[in-house]
Amino acid sequence: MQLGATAMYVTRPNDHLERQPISESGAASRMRHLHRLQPGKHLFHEGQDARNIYEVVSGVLRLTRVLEDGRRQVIAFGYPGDVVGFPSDGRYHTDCDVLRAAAVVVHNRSALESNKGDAALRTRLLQAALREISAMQDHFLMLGRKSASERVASFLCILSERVGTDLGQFTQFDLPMSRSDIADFLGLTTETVCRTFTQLRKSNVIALDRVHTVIVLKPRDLLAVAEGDI
Amino acid sequence: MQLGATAMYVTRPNDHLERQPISESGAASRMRHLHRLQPGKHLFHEGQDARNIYEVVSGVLRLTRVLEDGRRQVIAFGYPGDVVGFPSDGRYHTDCDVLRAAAVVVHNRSALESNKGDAALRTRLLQAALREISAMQDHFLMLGRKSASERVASFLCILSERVGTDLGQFTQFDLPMSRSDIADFLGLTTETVCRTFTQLRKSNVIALDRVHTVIVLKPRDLLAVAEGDI
DNA sequence: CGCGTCTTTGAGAAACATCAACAGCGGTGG
DNA sequence: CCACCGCTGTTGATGTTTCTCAAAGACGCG
Repeated sequence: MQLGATAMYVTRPNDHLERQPISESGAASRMRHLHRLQPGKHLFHEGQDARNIYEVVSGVLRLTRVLEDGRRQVIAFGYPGDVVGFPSDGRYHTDCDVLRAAAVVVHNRSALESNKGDAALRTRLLQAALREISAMQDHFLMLGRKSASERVASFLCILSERVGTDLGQFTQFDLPMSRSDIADFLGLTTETVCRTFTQLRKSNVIALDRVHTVIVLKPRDLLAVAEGDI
Repeated sequence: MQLGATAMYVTRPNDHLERQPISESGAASRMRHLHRLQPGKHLFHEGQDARNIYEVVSGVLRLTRVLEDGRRQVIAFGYPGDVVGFPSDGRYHTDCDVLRAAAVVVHNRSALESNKGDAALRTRLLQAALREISAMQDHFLMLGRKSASERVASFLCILSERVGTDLGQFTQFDLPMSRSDIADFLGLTTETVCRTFTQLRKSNVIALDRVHTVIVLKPRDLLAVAEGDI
């Protein structure tokens, strides 16, 4: 795993150098397209006609797919800078709902698919789609070839990198999703995710504050676990 | 699982109605871009500058990624009608080599990324990329939530659908990849793939002719296994 | 025909899931 | 303000699946 170089898949790629998250102020010029969404709100459902593509400006979204028998896979978490809702054959292929109050810039599907219109925007959406493909490939390795502790540690590494606040020696970040969301994202059960958290906590690699706040105490060790060097 | 409706991920989506595989003859008009590739040949490597995007006309390609410690994931198999080599940040993110002598139409990366040039081609490549995203999401469910037998059965279902030849009551197709390729694609071990083949064979759902030729004896049952109804 | 590689099978071990019970926390209503 | 309720998270005991290690068999190629 090459954090920062080749992106891992929390949701979209995390090539910070390339991705240009839209700031709230920057988005102001497109205000008529900026939508605010409360937790629990659904942006779209699997199978629906895809009218829009969404750029996440703030908050956190969750993309999910479900099998007939109820087994669920969290496809991605949508953080600021991510683009969600890429259509395939004119339809959405996941559900999308809001975990943390979010602001999104709404683009018509044609902004990507039509050859007319804002060329710069089209290019930006296309690059987001291409980075998404690459990031999903990384996640294949996660689901197909990594152990439970490697998956959880990788997940925490990525979040730490993307949304962690620097506490001097440590890094802290919020987990807007439940343990079962994490489990369904990583192809595990809630219990296994819990146990792995406990292990990391007992070995002082991380600390938990209020269950949904992670403090990374030993970033090196966390990365080592993520890479299977432990 | 909705075979044919929502595509599963052998490699790209299999919405046959939408995808338009280029026939060898149809590709003749683009002859100067048609390349023939022998088994073992590498089209590109992970990390290389991405110059081209490839449309598979015939044969079979294999896309792989490898972790530092050697663990491998087969990302996809490239069958006729598939598009491989989507760049991300200007680079390839998988290795790609040839399993069965192939013919590919080579497009410059700019055919997708530039706003100038053949608009129809650009749209075709874009749609392929979007279908790829959707198909990869399906594969997430495979890797994250399905059992070994469900994975193998799903895999065989898809191949049967995409490249099977109708034998009247049965369907037959060739497996150009090794058992360990299948294992690395499905996130399993070779042994587990073998044992699952044996199970399916012993329950007369499939028959094997020469290890690499599959005959589907009971398509309904195969689908049932794939969907976990068994 | 012999050799290397791939596939298959078996036995045992490990990882993870499942089932069950308990704890923590927030919210609500008495 | 406190007690209760429900939901989420945690921990434990047990079970199942899949992996690992090992060996034998099949197949293709020189």
